[in-house]
Amino acid sequence: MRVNKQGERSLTNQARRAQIVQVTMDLIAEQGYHAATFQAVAKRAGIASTRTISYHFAGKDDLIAAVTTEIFGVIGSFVAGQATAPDDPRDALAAYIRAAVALNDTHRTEMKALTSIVLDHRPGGSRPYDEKQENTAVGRVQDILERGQQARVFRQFDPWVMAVTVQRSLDGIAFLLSARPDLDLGHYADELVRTFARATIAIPGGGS
Amino acid sequence: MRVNKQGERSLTNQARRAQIVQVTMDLIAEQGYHAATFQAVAKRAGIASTRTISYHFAGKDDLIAAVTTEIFGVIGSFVAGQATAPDDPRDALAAYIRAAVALNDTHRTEMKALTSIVLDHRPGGSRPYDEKQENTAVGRVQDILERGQQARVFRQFDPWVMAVTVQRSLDGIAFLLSARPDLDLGHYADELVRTFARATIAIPGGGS
Amino acid sequence: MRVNKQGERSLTNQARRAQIVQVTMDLIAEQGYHAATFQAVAKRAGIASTRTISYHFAGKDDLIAAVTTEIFGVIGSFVAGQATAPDDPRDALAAYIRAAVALNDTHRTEMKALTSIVLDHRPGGSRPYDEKQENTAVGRVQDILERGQQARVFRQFDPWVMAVTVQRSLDGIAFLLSARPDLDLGHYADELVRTFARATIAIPGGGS
Amino acid sequence: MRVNKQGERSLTNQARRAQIVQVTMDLIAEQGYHAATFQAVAKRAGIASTRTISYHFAGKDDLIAAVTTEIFGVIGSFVAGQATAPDDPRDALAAYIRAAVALNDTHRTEMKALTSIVLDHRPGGSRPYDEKQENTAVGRVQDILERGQQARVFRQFDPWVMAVTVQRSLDGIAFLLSARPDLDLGHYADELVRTFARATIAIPGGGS
DNA sequence: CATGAATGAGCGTTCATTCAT
DNA sequence: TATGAATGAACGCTCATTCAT
Repeated sequence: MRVNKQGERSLTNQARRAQIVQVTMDLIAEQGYHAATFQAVAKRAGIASTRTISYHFAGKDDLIAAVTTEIFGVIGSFVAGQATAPDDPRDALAAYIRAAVALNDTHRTEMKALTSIVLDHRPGGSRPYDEKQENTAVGRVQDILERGQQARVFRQFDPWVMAVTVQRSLDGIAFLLSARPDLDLGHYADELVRTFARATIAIPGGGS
Repeated sequence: MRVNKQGERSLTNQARRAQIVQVTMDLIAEQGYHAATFQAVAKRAGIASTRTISYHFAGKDDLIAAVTTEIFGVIGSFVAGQATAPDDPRDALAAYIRAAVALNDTHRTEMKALTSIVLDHRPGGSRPYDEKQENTAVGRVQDILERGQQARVFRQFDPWVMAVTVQRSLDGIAFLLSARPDLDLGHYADELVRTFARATIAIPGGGS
Repeated sequence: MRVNKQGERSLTNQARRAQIVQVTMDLIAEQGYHAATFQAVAKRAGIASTRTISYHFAGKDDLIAAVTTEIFGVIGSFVAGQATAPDDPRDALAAYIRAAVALNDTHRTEMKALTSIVLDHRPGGSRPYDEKQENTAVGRVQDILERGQQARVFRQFDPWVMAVTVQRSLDGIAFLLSARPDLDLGHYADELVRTFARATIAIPGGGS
Repeated sequence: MRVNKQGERSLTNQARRAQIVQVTMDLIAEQGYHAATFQAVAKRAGIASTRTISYHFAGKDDLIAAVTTEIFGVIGSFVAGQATAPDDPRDALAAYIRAAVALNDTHRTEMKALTSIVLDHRPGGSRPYDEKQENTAVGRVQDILERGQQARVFRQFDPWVMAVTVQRSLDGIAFLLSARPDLDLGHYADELVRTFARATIAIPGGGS
């Protein structure tokens, strides 16, 4: 049982759940999704039996879902803490890139774990890829880009292709940080901002 | 035993090996590395026992190594078939991008499988990531970029960051194709070429 | 998981472990080390899955280690129950021989299993032979023999060779009992005691 | 097929058989019976397929039987080369011991392999122990001992127990040599000869 | 609320052996 | 004569999961 008769969770229950989620996330971030077995989680959490995990979560899918929910919550809080997106699409794109880089910097464990989950987790054994969050992020970038095109400050590229390219340059940072933890992310963000500013900007003199 | 005293393999042996390698590759491309179990491979290859796989390959690592060798061979053949890289760094960059996109187009299974293997295969249980080939590809792009900067046809960006960004925009195509097999890759390549041309080009009037 | 947070085992757990250890020991004693597979143990113990054995023991090495620990415990209890070793080396040697024979008589399964384990078990795949316990037993005999030589009640033989000979005459009894369960061990002990008394005794008139 | 229409083996066939037998023997002597798998034998013999072994031998039992036959042949030759057993039982016992030690010295591989086979090989899966050769050797010693008792030069011990003790002191040498290859076997033989001379000799003054 | 105990299914691997040249 | 190819069975081991307190 996971909930009491009021349909709520007790404080102890919540704490245990949170601990298990955190341990699972750490494990995935450090060693990859495949390493997050019930045994490994139980051991690292100081839990005697894997049954305790089964008690708090309906199954592995449920546990991973809890981890992703936690991560999205963290990301949401981060986004909420950001300044409002600037009106100018050029500034908005730059801000988006800088925010994404900062997110990868301050929440390395979460972003690394998320990447690993998205790549390897097959909920229910069926879907090979959780495109939803990917598409959400890409969609947000695409919105900015299309606004910029409408405002004629961006040139006439394919907004979806550009959005995918931008997003992908950001998704890889978690991976990059695993190999190079000392990577200068301020510099990295600067470079990306300039790169995509150049790539998107409308040519003063006209042209394609 | 896999080889005779001359160190050669018989035609039958080669054929079986090739079949097993191909089936394994298909399985990985379609369902991911984790799905490529000996049982699944044997079943799909119409082989009665997993022992037959063990007969032809020393172990799972050896099988996966054979798959990657096959893939790299295909890639090598493709590269060899390409026109010589143009001297002009701008043309060289464009040619590299178009070639990479074309490679992903004509060898979808190989590229998808390779991506999955790189992400999930842990040879000998140790290394979490085979960075070598990644770095090789990035290095090749970086070379082009640095040549362009020396020739003053490219602006003064960080060549490694730009190379990583370019490479990552290409690595993702295999994934993209899984979700959208009808993706217009000619258009996609055009967009990427233009995007990175703009991103890298030196400004006539000067400035960074 | 095998232990709770206090590092203790529950009664049920202890009982199961003990049962598995006992069944394993019986199997080894009756059919040899090679017959003690997880499947055979599970079947004989009335256990449905070999997984139950893996649950209680970290692996085969751990199971065999538990068996040997159990056997050494039994031997230890037996030794502890013996009268103190006599001061006279001649009596001490006789007592040692009689005790060893008695041990083989009353703990046939344990001694047979131990012999089989020592001969065939390769912990961790490395060492072909655990000489430690062998050397311990030989050393104990050698101590008695050297005391007897210093006291001039034993002649000047090579103590190590004699100790090995004595010990080996005792080690073989477990084997002998497999073929001849009705062997008169009282008589056997008498014969060995007399044999090694004659072999070791100093000659009254002197000589080598 | 192992024989031609005349029921004979060709020279090539004999050579292959002999080679396989020798390699198997070496493997058993060095790493134990369990290491003598068809694969290991084929590899060490430079044979491509384990099928070649199956071709020459009806099965594993047959191969091991061939190895033991070879070993017994070597032992037989050695025994045949020995001087005729002395008439005096005391000299005969000493000669037997010295011969056995010498056999272990000059034919270490054979004796080590034989020991390993006797301990671990279960022909047909049934008999746990090939007692025949053991009993043969013990019987030979027992004959000497009984002759000595009839001639009143040996005291009235139990001839079978003494014979077992003697034989066991000799059987262990192959093992001892594995751990201590530099063991002084001349000294070892001297010690054993003296030990059992003392152990068996009739007391001049009478008494049992 | 937490767990102890047990489990079926699957993993890669190795075994001696058989079929077909 | 020798082998290449394939195989069923069993091995120890790990997986997530279920039953019963």
